[in-house]
Amino acid sequence: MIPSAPTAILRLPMEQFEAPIRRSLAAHTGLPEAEVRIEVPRDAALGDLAFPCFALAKTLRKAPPAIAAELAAAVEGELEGIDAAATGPYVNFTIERALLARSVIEQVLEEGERYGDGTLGGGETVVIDLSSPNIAKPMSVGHLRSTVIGAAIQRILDALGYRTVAINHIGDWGSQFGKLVAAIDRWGESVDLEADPIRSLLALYVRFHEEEEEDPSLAEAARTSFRELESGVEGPVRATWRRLTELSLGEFDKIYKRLGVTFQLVRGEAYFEPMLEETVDRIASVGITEVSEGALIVDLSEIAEGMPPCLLRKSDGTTLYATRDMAALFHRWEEYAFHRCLYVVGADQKLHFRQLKAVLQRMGLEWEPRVEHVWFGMLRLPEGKMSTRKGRVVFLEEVLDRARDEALAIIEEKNPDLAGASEIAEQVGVGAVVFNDLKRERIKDIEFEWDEVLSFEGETGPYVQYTHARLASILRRAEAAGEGGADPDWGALEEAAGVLLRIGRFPAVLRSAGAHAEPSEVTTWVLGLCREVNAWYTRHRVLGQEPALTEARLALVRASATAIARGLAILGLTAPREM
RNA sequence: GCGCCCGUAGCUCAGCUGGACAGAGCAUCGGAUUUCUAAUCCGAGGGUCCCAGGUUCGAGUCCUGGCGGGCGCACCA
Repeated sequence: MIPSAPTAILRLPMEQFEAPIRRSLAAHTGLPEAEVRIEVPRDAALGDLAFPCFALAKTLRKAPPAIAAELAAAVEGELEGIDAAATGPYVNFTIERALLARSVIEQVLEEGERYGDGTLGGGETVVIDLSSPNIAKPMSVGHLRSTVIGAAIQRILDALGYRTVAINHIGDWGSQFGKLVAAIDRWGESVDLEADPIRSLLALYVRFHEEEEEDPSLAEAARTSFRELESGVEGPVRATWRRLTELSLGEFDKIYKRLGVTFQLVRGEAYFEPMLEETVDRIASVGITEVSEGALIVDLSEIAEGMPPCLLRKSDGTTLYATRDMAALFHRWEEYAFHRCLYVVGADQKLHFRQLKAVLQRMGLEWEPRVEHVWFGMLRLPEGKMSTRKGRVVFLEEVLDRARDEALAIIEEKNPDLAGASEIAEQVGVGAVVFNDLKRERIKDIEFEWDEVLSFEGETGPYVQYTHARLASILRRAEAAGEGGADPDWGALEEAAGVLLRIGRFPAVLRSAGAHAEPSEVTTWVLGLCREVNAWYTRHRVLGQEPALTEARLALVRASATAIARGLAILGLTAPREM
């Protein structure tokens, strides 16, 4: 959807230049404005914006370079502050430097921390299902992905004017809780649940699976416990389950706090337990269920050839994961009537979500397309796939701690007098971990490597934060020295075009990232901006120049810092003023 | 076996709805600090864009078929 009011379009800095170019080209080519495709030249020296003439060659029956030359000549006089020149088959446009500087910087400084925000969403509700850890299991680096990607998508959509609802759908139900209760009954004394709940529970879980094979009574005890749990009776099993849940949620909250992630709703699968009957009835009432091999299923082979059926009820009558997810989804629809419902869940569950959607289709529900599985690549350890049962996991808490310690060590070496070093080390360390996870396209698989996570140089979160800190330092010193306040000489920012063009593209980047639910577009953008900023920084001195020059450069620094901070905030990182 | 996803420099990745000589970071080598934070910057080397066909004026980008890797495939979640 495109904002209808022209003023909304003009609020995007690059649109301000692209719009007249598009209009002018449309008039001279006969193309509808929407089809005039403006792109960015490969080589910045060629220009700021470009229009390829290949597509016109056929209709005009002329060679692209000839068309480009004619168009450039025709358009040249019509564009105020924009130079048009033909280079081969392209018309390249170069924005007058002073105009570019003034318009981009003024807009950023005016909008401040709302820079790039839009009204595209029009207040429509987007429900985002993210994180969704399992009770009694450690938050591993695997859960980090869903949490961090989901939270970034939420911030992107918030900025675009959607009303977002982040839901943490806690895995607090299922037969594994029978196992845990049985394990606690048997060996609970051997661990200190209160002191270190997650590690203790993991130890019990692993031990259960180790001893289960030789001791069949264990499996039986687990089944008995789960049956009691499911019965809803307020007995000792339920009490243990409640305790597990509380202990785990307490641990998870520590992590969420460090990551700066909040949820509008935290709700366990157990919440939907009383609704499972009506959920099954609701699907059955459409007449699409059948009994197969004793189980109640929805056949999905007509939706897609070879798609396995969705199981609503096992042959023993109990429900499954899919049943609970259907219940939760119906509930969400009734509660929010969402515009989109995004499930930020790993690639290993693609079939599951295709099946959920297929059931909705078979039910004839028109809102089925609003449900999207925003999947991401799997995280593997060098020694293989992570496995909770085998105890082969990397604890997220440990990753964050090590990153923080590493950041602190670097601060002590490079900036020993820094005030609040431990807080900043936390911000930088956590930032490194989060940024690393958002760096690549979300569908790519990742192999977890300590070296990479603990790297603070090059394309990393700390690099971006450091760029921001250096800019903040200039602003701090300028204020202390009483510099600035003169009339800026915008024409003096000629060599900052790369920085300005990057900053100017942010609103468009945000929109694209929102449409694709792809935080890495923001990451890539902010890294590119920092590269430009750092290159400019080493070649130009801000303070102590002619007042008009210093003022122009200060404005550029201010706008750059604002834009970088904005990008970091979207990704869930802080923008330290010192580090 | 079937389905989905991925395959770009030694490694990790960008490459915008197909468009101008394929770009970064890491690693290697060589440089830059009397001046705003060197967690930085500049330079060098390094690529049959997995392979083979096809569509197109034009393919890393689209289609088909291979090869390699990941994930999944009814009573776990």
